Amino acid sequence: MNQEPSTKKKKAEEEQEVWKWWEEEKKDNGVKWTFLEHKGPVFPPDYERLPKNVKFYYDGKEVELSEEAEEVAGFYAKMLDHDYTTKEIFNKNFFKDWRKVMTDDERALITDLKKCNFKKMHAYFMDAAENNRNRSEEEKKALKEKNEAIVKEYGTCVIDGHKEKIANFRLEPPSLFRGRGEHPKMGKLKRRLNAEDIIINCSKDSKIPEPPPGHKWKEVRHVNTVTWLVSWTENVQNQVRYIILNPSSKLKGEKDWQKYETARRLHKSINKIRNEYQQDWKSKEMKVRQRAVALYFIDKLALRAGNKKNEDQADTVGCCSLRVEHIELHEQKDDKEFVVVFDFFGKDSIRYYNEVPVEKQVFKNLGRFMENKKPGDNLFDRLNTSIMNKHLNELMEGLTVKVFRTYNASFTLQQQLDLLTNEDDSEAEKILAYNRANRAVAILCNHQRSVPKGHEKSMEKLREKIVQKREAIHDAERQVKEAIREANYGGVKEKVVADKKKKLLQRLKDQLAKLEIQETDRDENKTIVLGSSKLNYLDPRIIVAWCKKYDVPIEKIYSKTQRDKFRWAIDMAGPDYRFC
DNA sequence: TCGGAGACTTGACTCGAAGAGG
DNA sequence: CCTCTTCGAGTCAAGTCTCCGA
Repeated sequence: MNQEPSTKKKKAEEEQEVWKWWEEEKKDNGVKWTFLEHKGPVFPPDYERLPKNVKFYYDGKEVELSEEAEEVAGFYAKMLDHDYTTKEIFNKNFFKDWRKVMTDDERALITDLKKCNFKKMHAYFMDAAENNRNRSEEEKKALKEKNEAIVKEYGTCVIDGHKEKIANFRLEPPSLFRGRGEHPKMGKLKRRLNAEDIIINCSKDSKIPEPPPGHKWKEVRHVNTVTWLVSWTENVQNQVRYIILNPSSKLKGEKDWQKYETARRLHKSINKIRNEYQQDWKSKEMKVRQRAVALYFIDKLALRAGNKKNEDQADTVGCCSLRVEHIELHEQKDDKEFVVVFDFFGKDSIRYYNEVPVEKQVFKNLGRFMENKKPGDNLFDRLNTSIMNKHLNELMEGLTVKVFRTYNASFTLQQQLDLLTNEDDSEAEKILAYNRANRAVAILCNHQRSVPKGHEKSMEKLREKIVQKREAIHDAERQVKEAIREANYGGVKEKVVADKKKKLLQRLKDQLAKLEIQETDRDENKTIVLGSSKLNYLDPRIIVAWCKKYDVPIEKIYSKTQRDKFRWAIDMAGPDYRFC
């Protein structure tokens, strides 16, 4: 019984085909596959009606809702103690969409969200969730097995003769849209999908996936120049969504590898590019100057491109879409000259705040770009991402704005690892060094998270522990002194006691040091996430090489899924690999 | 040149499971 | 062994970038 899970796990690992696609010849003629077969998507479970005793009240009176209205009401009820339901836009959008699915009678009756009482429904859902958490071991096991069966049947596909995992074979269930930041569409109903919404992509000569009984796919096509298996159009933002392959697949791995190779190519021309944009700060053409200053920010600060956005999306910006209101110029700030203060909301409405000393030339240019403009005007009014990328592609084939982010992130990691790693450190210290290097990248890329719930409380606890430890040390020190004094006068027994006390003191001191490291580490990581850069920006071969060179097991850095994703790098890179 | 569609990458958040501490 | 914290994987929203038609 004890052995079972681990042997099972091992078996699963063995079953996974180790196929060294990276040793095959590469070709890129736009064709992504020649054979593709899969089982199609897994639909979310059908809606189950609430028990009769779970009521909805309108204006104090019990109301029996139709099935559709009840389902959508349920989405709202589930979110009752969420911040979203306190937001006006969320409520407005929800109510509007909810009324759309009501029967005429319901629509006539229910005209004011404030008169709706979802409390019973809310309590029911909370209860159900609690019950789910408290499921018995047998129930959990049965559920797990059922799930594994679905994964086994739908979780993989066959592409060009190889079995590959699928990333997201389950369709998104209906829900209320949760846009990030101040999103104008938050609260809108994300519709339930039917087979009639779904486009299947697979080989002509493959076994075509079966739609659910009584249904038909919207379309079945056989396009081998794209990589998706299934697509549909999501109704809130009207965007196409896809079922795609897992990052461990050849298709994804090759793309990832390519990405880092492009970034490495950038290293060869980076000096030339930097010289050129510095020259362009003095260009007579305003467009060229703006481009040069923007590129400087992209290179130095790893800013995102900043595509144009619509009115019906959250107001966030990147480099090219910066507005006058997002920067402040200071001839002098603290003890620094020519400081630009950036303060704006970027991707996912994450705040970007940075005080950056810049070259005088850049500073003066920014002043000119801001002249006679209102706060809401574009800082780079002659520039957009398409102009920028066209220019970059002329400097180097395949160069785009995002390559700079990849390049600077991976470059920073390598440089920091060189700087922070000591040959004769312990494994734990080496891993700490890695984490520090990773953290430097995360800071560069502004990978933030909201402060975890209860962070302050857990910090408080930790500090409490530290205080206690200090007191214990104080106490122990006194005891040691005393014991030594006694030992000087006493015999062997007293000496043994004194030794024991000394050892205890040392242990306490070690524990304190550990706690203090933990304190700074946790506080530094309070708002910083390492995962995003690790997964998307750091050339895995740098890490693999570092592990091999310093004899750190790769498992200490990469989890199982990460090792699957980066198998090409683990296989490819020796201890001497250099990103640049 | 502009806008929108389509394809693909990136990113924070959530929740259950694993792991550490008492 | 139990509880509390940390971690990993999954989820789905939000970016980037290319292409195409008017």
